[in-house]
Amino acid sequence: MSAQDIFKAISDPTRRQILKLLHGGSRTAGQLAEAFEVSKASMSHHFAVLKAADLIRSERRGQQIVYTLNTTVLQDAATLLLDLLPRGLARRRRAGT
Amino acid sequence: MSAQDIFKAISDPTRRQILKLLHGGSRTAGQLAEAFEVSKASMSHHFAVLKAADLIRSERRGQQIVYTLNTTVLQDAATLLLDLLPRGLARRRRAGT
DNA sequence: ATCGTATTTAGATAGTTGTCTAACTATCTA
DNA sequence: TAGATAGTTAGACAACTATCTAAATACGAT
Repeated sequence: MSAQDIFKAISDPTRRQILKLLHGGSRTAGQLAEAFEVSKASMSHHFAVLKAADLIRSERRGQQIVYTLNTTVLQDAATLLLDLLPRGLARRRRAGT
Repeated sequence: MSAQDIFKAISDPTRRQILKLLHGGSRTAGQLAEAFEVSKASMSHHFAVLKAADLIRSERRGQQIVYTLNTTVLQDAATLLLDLLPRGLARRRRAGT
């Protein structure tokens, strides 16, 4: 769940698409897999990467596994990105670095 | 300069560090290279990737090449990221799904 | 217990990426 | 023009990643 995990996770277009689908609401692994032209195994791999970055959460519901977007971490990622540029421009002074 | 170019560019820790250094002000290729434990050739490769994503701009100044952060694109990237989550949360209604 | 459905894990493979050294290009100075 | 300095480009290589098929696991129903 490091910054690196997050940036790696969102560097793949399929995974970004998954996140986009999930922002329309939670979906089962199967539902998500249907939306893509790749095998279920490959999708499962992508889920694992997204989970490692904590961008999604999973919950078993009977035979299915429901994936839910973790909006908090996604917002954190955006913050990390904005952190790469002078946020306050002239207003903020950074102590370290 | 696609979204993919941008996300690929920031997926590497060295390149993120370069961006961070550049937010302290423009630097020459040599100055940037000094700050890292990799060869100048490797650094040059990273500059090329960042340039392809339009995250940095280059300008030759005599024998040196000065790199400058393109804050606009970095902000765009953050926006793209936030685009992956429901911005209005409860306020927005989506037609499909 | 066995079967069927849903999903993940294992193992293999092709393509991508980060790194290196060596060679090349560009600019300045003498 | 020759030499020195600053960077990039070319080619090779190891490590990583996305993908696949096949096998394994988890759950529910019969």
